[in-house]
Amino acid sequence: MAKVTIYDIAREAGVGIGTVSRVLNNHTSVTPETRKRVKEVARRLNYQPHTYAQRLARRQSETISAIIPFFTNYFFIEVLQGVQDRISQLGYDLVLYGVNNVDQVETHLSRALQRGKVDGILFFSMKLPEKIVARLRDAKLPMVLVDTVSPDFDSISVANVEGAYAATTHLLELGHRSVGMVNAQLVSTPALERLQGYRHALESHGITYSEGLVKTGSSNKQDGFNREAGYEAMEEFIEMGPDMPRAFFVSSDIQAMGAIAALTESGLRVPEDVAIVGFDDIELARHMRLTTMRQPMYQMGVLAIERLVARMSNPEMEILHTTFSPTLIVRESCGALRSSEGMPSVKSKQR
Amino acid sequence: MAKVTIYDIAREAGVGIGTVSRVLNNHTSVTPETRKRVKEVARRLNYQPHTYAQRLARRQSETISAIIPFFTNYFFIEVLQGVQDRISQLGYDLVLYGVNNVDQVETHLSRALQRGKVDGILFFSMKLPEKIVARLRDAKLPMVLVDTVSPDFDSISVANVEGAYAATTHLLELGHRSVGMVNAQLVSTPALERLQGYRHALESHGITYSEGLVKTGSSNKQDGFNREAGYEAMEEFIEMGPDMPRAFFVSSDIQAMGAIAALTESGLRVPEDVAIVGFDDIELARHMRLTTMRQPMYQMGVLAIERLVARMSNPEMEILHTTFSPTLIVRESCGALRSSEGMPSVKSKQR
DNA sequence: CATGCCTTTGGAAGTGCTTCCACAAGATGC
DNA sequence: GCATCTTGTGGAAGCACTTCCAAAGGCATG
Repeated sequence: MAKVTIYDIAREAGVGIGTVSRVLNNHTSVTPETRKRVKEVARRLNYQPHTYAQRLARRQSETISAIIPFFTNYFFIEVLQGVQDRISQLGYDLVLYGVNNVDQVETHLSRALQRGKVDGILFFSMKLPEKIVARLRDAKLPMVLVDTVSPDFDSISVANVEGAYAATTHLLELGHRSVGMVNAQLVSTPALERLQGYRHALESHGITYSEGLVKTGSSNKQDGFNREAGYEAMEEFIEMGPDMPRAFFVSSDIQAMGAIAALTESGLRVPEDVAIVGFDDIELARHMRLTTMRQPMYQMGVLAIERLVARMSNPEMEILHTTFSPTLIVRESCGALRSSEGMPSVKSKQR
Repeated sequence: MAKVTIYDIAREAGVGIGTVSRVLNNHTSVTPETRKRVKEVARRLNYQPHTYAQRLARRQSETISAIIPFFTNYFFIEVLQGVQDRISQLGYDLVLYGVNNVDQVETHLSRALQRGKVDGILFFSMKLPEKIVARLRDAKLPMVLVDTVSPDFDSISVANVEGAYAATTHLLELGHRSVGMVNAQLVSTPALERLQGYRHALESHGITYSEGLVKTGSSNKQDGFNREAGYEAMEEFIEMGPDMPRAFFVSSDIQAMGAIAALTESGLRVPEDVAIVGFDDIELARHMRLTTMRQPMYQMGVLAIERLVARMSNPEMEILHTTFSPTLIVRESCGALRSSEGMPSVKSKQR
């Protein structure tokens, strides 16, 4: 049971260590008989290669690390599922670095950057610190960004502007003229982009954008993509009284949950009194019948790995930015699925 | 930028490689001056140790792997968060193996078992295959089980029997005499144990246990711990007509979501017409105002790592089984928080 | 039958570290 | 002043593999 090395196999099978290695790695030029004999001995001795000796000698690690913030966020989980599935098909190891605060980005990145430690990095959702960019570039470590973008690296992301545009347009087409937005903190790129999309949609429908109709809760964990922030923002809207918008685009489903709670507590019903469209399509959204913009999270994970592997095998490959378009999932929170209540645009939508 | 080894440092600093290694590892007996000089050179050359060379020479990997099923289940995510936080404090690497089907258990376990690959394993929620137990024991690889139990290994789990007992008792104390149970598949140990707890509670309150009042949906993904299964099971109950129980213990929150949906679609209101208590306290439960049994998931993760590290440093340590007691979180789905409607037991509970 | 080529093989060198052993030099004791 | 101990240090050996090079053997060709 102790440790069996290729030397033991070589001795036992009466061959050289080179031959053993060749057999074990399915290399060329070994006669079928020798191959068979070596394999048999290896099995009999219950040989296990020593991973780190291999990695040292081969000068590659067969591992990929993922640097992820906000671990418990459903979005990451779902993407990670895709990552994990694809990665284990390919036989790589996945090592996970969870980031809880900004300092950890550097700590973990440095750790991943240790010479030879990983073959590639998946970097999620955070802004890349400038000094890190430089280090990464000369470390020549393949890296792909997921849910964030930088000109220097491959990226997989979602068309936030477009998605927000579609969500807002949906609300406008249902006949609403006053559409508010519950947003997350603007330090987050997705939040910024979704705001842009919202604004574009308004303007291309001939409605003036008004800052007063965009609110952000003060709860700032997960950059404001949390339930409490949604709750707080909606409370502010409710304080506006009768002038408050009757339709809202909310920058994430989880915030929408909070917003709906605030609404309900004030006696306002969704969708009868207020229409809501979210963003993400987390599992919760299905249960709550929330209309939302779906991001193809699982596929993003799969693609991220494929892109990373491609880059690893060809470092000179041109940098590729892939953007997925979110799709509108119409459920009940926007009123589109209910009887039309004299809104012509609904009818035409239902065809 | 290329590779700097300890030989480069040794040459540059005019010392031997042994000394360099000693400095880098904070070993004893190096004069302060030498130490300082070596450190300086190392910094100047931007030295990075080669992880795998270290691991090979030290004969330990400083990595822990987690073997986890049903990745997208909220329970695991939350536990994993605890695991991840503690692990990165300790400076270990976390490598993740997601199991999607039974075969993968062996594949991944074998991979983790590769000689020297990991220092310890966290094994989640699944029954350990017998033949694996033997292999693990003579591989002498430290392993701790989370959310599952075996006499041969340390484990961290939740008192399912006790929890189910408390949940059911809560319902009984609210005055219900006929309490049904929506369960998951009995292949799952938690499901079995929760059934026991339910039964005990009934019997110690003088109520006869009846098989007809326990139903399991046919949807068997995640061993029946899924929304559809809860929906199906509740549909069956509803078919009973007026005889159906008006209170249910459901073996997981996610099933409770399905059950509530089935109820609502049949015009039955929760908690006015039917009382529900779940199990887990996933995030969704809070949003849905579901009364449930909370498992301390994050802490379980933290403890799992601590236990594992303890075992790694002392393999002879006695095997320890830690069981957390779930706590009852009373929200609105059981009717306990509403006006008492002439139920004396409620009053006494409210004190 | 000699020559050349291809296939198969053994094992040295290499991967970059840790650790152990031996030795030098200075400190201490008598 | 000599023996003994201590402290700091260099570098060989070891960790378990891959890979390269040279050599041996087999075969066909003219």
